[in-house]
Amino acid sequence: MNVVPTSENGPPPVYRGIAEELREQIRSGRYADGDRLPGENTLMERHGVARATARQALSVLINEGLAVAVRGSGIYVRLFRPLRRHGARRLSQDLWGSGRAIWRVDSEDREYEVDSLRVDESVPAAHVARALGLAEGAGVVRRSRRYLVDGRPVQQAVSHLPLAVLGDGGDPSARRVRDYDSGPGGIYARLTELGHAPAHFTEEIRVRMPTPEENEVLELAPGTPVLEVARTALTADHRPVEFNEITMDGSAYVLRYDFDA
Amino acid sequence: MNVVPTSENGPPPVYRGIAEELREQIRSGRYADGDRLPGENTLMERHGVARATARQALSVLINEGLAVAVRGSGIYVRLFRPLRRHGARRLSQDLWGSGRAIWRVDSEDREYEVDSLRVDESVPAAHVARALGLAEGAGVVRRSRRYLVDGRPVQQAVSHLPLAVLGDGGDPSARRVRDYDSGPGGIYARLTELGHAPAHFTEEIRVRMPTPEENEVLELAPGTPVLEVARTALTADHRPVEFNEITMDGSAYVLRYDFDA
DNA sequence: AAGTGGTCTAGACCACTTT
DNA sequence: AAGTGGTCTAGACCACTTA
Repeated sequence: MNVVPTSENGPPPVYRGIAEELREQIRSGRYADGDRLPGENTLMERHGVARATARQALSVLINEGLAVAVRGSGIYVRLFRPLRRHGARRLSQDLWGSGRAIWRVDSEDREYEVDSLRVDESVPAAHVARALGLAEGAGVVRRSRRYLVDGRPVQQAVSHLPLAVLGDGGDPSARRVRDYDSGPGGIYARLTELGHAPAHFTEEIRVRMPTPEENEVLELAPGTPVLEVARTALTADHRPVEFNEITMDGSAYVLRYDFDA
Repeated sequence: MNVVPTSENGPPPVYRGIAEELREQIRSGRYADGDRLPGENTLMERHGVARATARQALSVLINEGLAVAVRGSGIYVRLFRPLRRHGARRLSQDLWGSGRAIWRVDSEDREYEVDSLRVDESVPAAHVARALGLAEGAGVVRRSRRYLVDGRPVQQAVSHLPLAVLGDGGDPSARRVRDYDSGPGGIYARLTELGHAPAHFTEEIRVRMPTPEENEVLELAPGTPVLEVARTALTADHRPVEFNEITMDGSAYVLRYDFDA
């Protein structure tokens, strides 16, 4: 078995040529963000091909995330215009600010809405238990939510807090962790009150195509990958106190990290 | 124009059902990494559908990166087994090591081969000039290379160094920057010798589907997104001295950042 | 030689949007 | 009503892999 695709030799297939032509016109600015591209019928007569071939060409662009199909209307250009998420912002905005930004962003510090908040207790999956250093069968409080910007879902986050860290519920701060409103300063403020102030963070980032469930929750356009950020918060003496699994619309974000040599 | 896909109501199309069934069998372990999936002919008779429908079902999995097609042979499962790249590793391995790792990785500290090294001078694109704070028309030395692990290309990196930082070529360290072999300790050691030691870094990460060029260079399987890391190195007094654009096979990497509150 | 995936044609019916 | 994309059928020829 040879998983590496066989090397190309012959002439490129027709549908690739059509896709390449359209891609080039998008890149050159001939079609701008939101513009309507030539549809199936137009491509059929312009290139003298069958319907399926025109569709195949358009599907290439759609799977690349360069275009979206709107049923009954047409195919539209969709360019990249993300939010910026800062991890490890250790220096002032003045020094690291907009001058060094690589990709244009819609705006900094956008307003988030929160959605679909759920709080429950459970025995977490193996990788969560591993991240939190939990004993077999130990439980967590799980806080799940969806974030939206301008009504558009951009990420879903599931935070896990060990029951062992929260104690037996006697403390009011520990009780608020189970409330829908976690109080001023959020979960990290409650952890601090409980003597488990987060001091270190580690984030692992991977990328992949979404599952059908993520496609529904994040309302992703076809051809949009997701960013998966797994974030662990640790105390000053390196006890893990929170594990947060964040799934982001890959077309909605630029992640930024600033750090020292 | 409504770019948001219309909400689904009717029964799911046949090809989605077939794809879902296969996806479920992959997730459940019925098919493992590298296993051969039922092919077009098998799906046609098993589900009583036409060739194009069976193909469409398989193309879903392929575009999700869950499977790869091998011409003349079959469709094979392809699971995620990445390398780990550390940015901002500020604490010792002992404290942050394997115990907190979220995703399994092939191995830490793998051997890299370097490939396709090119060195030249140019006036860079606008976004590079912006990142480096260059004046209009100012030049850079550009060092481009491809990295491979086990003979498989995993990333391509293009490093930009302002000519203004390197000086007029009188210094031997500045000359080595233009050599194919940049010398012991690499470019950053040369920058340090020139009085421009990198002290701060900023990295911006985005994800997207690859261009056809990237597909060739990185030999990506269909359905594989790329990670784009834009890294700027700054001196202690925050002068940018290097800008590195890295394009990674999204199925090959987990990025990791450790930082403090 | 048989089986596999890659490409392409020529039709069809449907749901939806636009005019 | 006309046009659009979404789905599906029923064929065909090709290049490639496997046996």
